Amino acid sequence: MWYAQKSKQKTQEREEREKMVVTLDKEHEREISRLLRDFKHEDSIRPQPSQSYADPNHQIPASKASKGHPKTGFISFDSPKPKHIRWVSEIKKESAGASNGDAVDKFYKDMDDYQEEAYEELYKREEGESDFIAEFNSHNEANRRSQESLPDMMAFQGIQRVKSLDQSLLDDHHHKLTNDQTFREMQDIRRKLPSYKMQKDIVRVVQENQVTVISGETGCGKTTQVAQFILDDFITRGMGSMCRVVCTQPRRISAISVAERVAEERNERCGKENSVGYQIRLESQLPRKKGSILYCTTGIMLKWLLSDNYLQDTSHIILDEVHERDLLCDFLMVILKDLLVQRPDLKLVLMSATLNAEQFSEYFGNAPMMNIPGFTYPVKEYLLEDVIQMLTYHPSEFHIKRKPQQKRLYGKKRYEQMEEQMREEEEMEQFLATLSAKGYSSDTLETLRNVDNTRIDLDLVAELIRHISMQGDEGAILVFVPGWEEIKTLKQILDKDGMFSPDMFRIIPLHSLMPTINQKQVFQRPPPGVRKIVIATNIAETSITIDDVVHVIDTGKIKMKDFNPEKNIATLLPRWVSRANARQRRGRAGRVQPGVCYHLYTGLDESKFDDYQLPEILRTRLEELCLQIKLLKLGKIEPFIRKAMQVPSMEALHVSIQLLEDINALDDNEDLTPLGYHLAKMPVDPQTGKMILYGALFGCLDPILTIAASLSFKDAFYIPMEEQKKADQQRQELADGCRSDHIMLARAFSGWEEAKQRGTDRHYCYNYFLSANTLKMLSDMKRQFADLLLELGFLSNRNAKHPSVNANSGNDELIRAVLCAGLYPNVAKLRKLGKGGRPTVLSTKTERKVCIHPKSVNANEKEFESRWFIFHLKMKTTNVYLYDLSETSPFPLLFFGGMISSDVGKQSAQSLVPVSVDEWIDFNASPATAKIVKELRYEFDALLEYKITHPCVTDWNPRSKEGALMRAIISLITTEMKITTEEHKQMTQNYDDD
DNA sequence: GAGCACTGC
Repeated sequence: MWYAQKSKQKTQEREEREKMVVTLDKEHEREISRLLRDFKHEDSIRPQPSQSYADPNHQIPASKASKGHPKTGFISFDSPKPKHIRWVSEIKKESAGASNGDAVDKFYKDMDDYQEEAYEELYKREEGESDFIAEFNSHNEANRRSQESLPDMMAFQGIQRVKSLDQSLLDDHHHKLTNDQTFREMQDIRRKLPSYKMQKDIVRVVQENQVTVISGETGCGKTTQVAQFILDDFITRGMGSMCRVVCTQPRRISAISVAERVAEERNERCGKENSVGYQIRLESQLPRKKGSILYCTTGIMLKWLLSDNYLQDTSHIILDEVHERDLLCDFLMVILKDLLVQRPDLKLVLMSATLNAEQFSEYFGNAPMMNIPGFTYPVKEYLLEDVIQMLTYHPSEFHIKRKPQQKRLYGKKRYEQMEEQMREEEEMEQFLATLSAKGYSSDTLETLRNVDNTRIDLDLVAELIRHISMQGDEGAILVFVPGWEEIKTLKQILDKDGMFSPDMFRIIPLHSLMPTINQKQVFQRPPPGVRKIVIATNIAETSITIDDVVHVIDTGKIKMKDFNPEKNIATLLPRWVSRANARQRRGRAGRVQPGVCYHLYTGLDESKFDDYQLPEILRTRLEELCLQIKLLKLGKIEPFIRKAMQVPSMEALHVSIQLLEDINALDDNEDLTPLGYHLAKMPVDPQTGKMILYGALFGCLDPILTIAASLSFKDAFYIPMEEQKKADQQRQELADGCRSDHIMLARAFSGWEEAKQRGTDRHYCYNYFLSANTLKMLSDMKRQFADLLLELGFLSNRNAKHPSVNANSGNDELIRAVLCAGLYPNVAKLRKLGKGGRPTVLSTKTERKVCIHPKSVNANEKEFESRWFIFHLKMKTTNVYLYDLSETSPFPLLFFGGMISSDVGKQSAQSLVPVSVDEWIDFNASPATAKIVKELRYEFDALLEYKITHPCVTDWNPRSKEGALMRAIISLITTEMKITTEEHKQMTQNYDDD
C-alpha cells in the first residue's frame, strides 16, 4: 500500500515536471488582445465579398452568396450552442477569488456568460433560416419520422415502360443473332459455361421470387451470365425498357473487368448508349438508363441510395461475392431487406460461394437457392502430415515445440491451464494414432508431435519448393504467407540457395506495398524451362489472379485487422485461415490444368478452423457506418444495426457513437449535428472530414486535401525490399526536419506536381520510391473533395488551388493546427526520448506505452520542440504503434481539443495556472495567456457554428468581424512553444527513471 | 526497426 502511494506520488511529480508552460510574450499578448478588442467592437459578422478575399478577382457565385447570408432573426436547430467546451473550474470560483491574486480573480470575471454572449452576438441579427438550416432541419425531422412509421409506400411510381425502346431493343437483338458473326461466336463460347445450361431455370426462379440465392464456385460464369440472362429475357419478351440490372462487386477492378468482359460477349463496348457499363469511384462508363446492366462497387450503390431511396430505375439488384462479408455489402443487405417490402416489384439476387448459401437464404426468409456447378480442373490436396512424410523432413531446433510457458497463474486458473494442456496432448495423441493406422511412418509422427504449429517453418517451404521444382509438373508455384516479413525471409532463403539461379527461376514477391505489384512479369508466362515462384500475401487470394499457377503452397496463416472495443484499439495479427480461405487458395492452382495444393497445417489444426473469416462488420470501427445510417434516415443506430446478419457487439457500437459525440458530429440525442451532417456526406472517416472543413476555413486547403487523401486511401510510398534504407532516407529528405509525416506527404505530392510540370515526374517517382498510380488516384480524390466542398458551400470555385482558400497554405504551423483540429482526440505525449538503440516512447490517454512506427519520419528523431503529437492511426501488432505523427505545439490542442478545465486551487509557482484539455493534456499557463485562449476559443466555437450552418468562404478582411477573429486565432495557434533545453534533457533521462 | 486486403454520387 505504502509502495503504491509512493509510486503514485512519484508519477504525479514527474507529470508536473513534464508540463509545458504556455505563456505568450507581452507583445504577442497585446497584439492578440487588440485583435480581440477590435473584433468585439465590430458590428457585423457578415462576410463582405466586395471588399475581401486574398484574390481581388475572386467572386462568390450569387446562389452561394445568398445561401450564406440569411437576413435576420433567430435560428431554431437542435443544439444551438457549441457543447464541446466547458470551463469547469467555475465551481471553485468563490474560494479562488478569496485566496488568489487579482490576476486570477480577473481571469474568471464574467466568464459564465461569455459563451452565451458570444453566440448571441453572432446570431441575433440573423433573420429567417439559411438554406442549409432548412435542409438540415427537414433531414432530422424525416429521420425521426422514419423511426415512427414506415415511409410512404406510394412514393414509388414503378418503372416506366417505353414501347419504342422495347421494339428497338428486340430488333437489335434479332439482328445480332442473325447477322452478327462475332456475336454468334461469342454466343458459342457462352454456351459452354456451366451456368448457360441453367439459363431457363435461373430466369424462371428469379421471375417467380423476390429474392434468389445463387451459389457456385469460380469459373461457373455466374458473375458474367446471370445479369445477361435476366436482361435478354426481358428484351426477347419485348419489355427491355422495364429492365435495369445493377450488379455490385466488392472491388473496383472486378467491376471494370467484368463489365468489359460482358460487353465483349455482346460485341459492344462499355458505356454510352450501350447495354453494359460500370461505375466505380471517380470512374464510370454508364450504359443507357433502361434495358441495361450496370456493374458497380458496393459503395457506389450506397451513395445512390442517398439521392434515391427507392432505387427508382432499378429492376434487379445482384449482390456478387456476398460470402466475402465485407462491411458495405452487409450494410447494403440490411437496407435492401427493408426496401424489398416497399418495392414488391424489385428483384434481388445474391451470389455466393457454395459453402454457406443457406445463411443468406435464411436471412431473406428462406429464399430459394440454386447451385451452379463450377468448372475448374481438379486440384490434389496435401496436408502437413503428407508433406513431412513426402519429404522425410526434420525441422530445425527453432521449430521444435518449446515447453509450454507456464504463466504465473495460481489456484483455479493454474489448474485450468494444466487441464487444457493435457487435453491438447491427448487430442494430438489420438490424431497421431489415426495417422499411424493410415500408414504414416513413425518418423513423421514424431516430427508432428514435436513441431511448433504457431510458427511458420519457411525452411520447410523452401524444401517443398525444391521438391516441386525437381519432381513436380511444369507451371508456376504460388506461396501464400501472412505478411512482409515472411516474404522477405523466404526470398532470402531461396536467393542464398544456389539451386534457384535467375536463369532457371523467376522469384517474385507480391505485397500491396511493394513495387512489384504493378509489374507485368507477375502475369507473364516465363520462357520454357524457367519456373515462376510467386511469394504472396492474401492479395493473390482474390485481387490478383495469376493464370499459370499449378502448385500452391498454403502456410495456413493470414493477417487480419481486428478491433478490440474494450481496449478501444485496432490490431493486426496473424491467425489461422478459415476453410473458405483454404478453398480459395487451393482453387488458385487449377485455373489452366490440374494442380496441386500443399497446406502446411495438420488435419487436426484444420478441424479447428472456422468455416468463414469473421465478417468485417464484427471487426472494425463503426463511426462511418453510424453516420451513414443517420444520413440515410434509417432511424436510431442500435435498432437498425441489430437487423444485420451478424450484429456487432454493443460495446463496439458505443465506442464509435461516443467518438462521434466527442468530435461533435452527433448530439447527445444521437441526432446529426450540423457538422456531422457535412461529415457524413464526405467519402472519408469523420476525423479526416473535419480536417478538410477546417482546411477550407483556414485557407490551407491544398496541402490539407493531399494529407486527407493520403490518410483515407494510402500514402504513395512503395517499400522496396532491397532498398529500404534508401527509401527511409528519401522520406527524411522530403520531411526536411519538419517532424511531421503529414507535412512530408504534402511535400512529396507537391514535389510530384512540380516535377510533372517539368516533365520529370517519372524520375521523381523513381527517386523518392513513389507510386505514380497512387499519386494519380490521390490527385483525383483531391478533385472529388474540392467538388464536394463546392457543393457544400465551403468553396466558391472548384479549383482547390484557388488563392481564396490557400492564403495560408505555406504556413506549416497552421497546417499542424488544422491537423490537430481534425485528428483530435488522437493525441500522444512524449515520455522517453530514444537513446542508445532504445525506442522513443509515448503515451496516449489510454495507453501508457506506445511506440513510433519505424516508417515514420519521427522514428529516429533525436530532438523535438514539443512533447505533444497528433496521429491518425494507432494499431497493435508486435507493439502498439503510432503509424504517422505530427509534432504539435500546445496552442492547437488548447484551441481545437476537447473540454478545457483549470483548477485554480492548485496554482503553481510563478503564478501559473494549470490548464488541461480533456483532463489529461496538462499545461501550466500564465493567467493572461489562459484568458486569451479561453475568450478566443469561445468566439471561435461560435464562429465555427455559424460557418458550419452558413457555409461560405472565409472573409479575411481584418475589418470584418470574421477576418479579425480568424487572424487572432491564427496568430495564437501558430505561436511556437519550444521546450527548453532543460526539459529536453529530462526526457532523455526518463529512461533512467523507471 | 516494421508494413493482410478492400472501399466511397
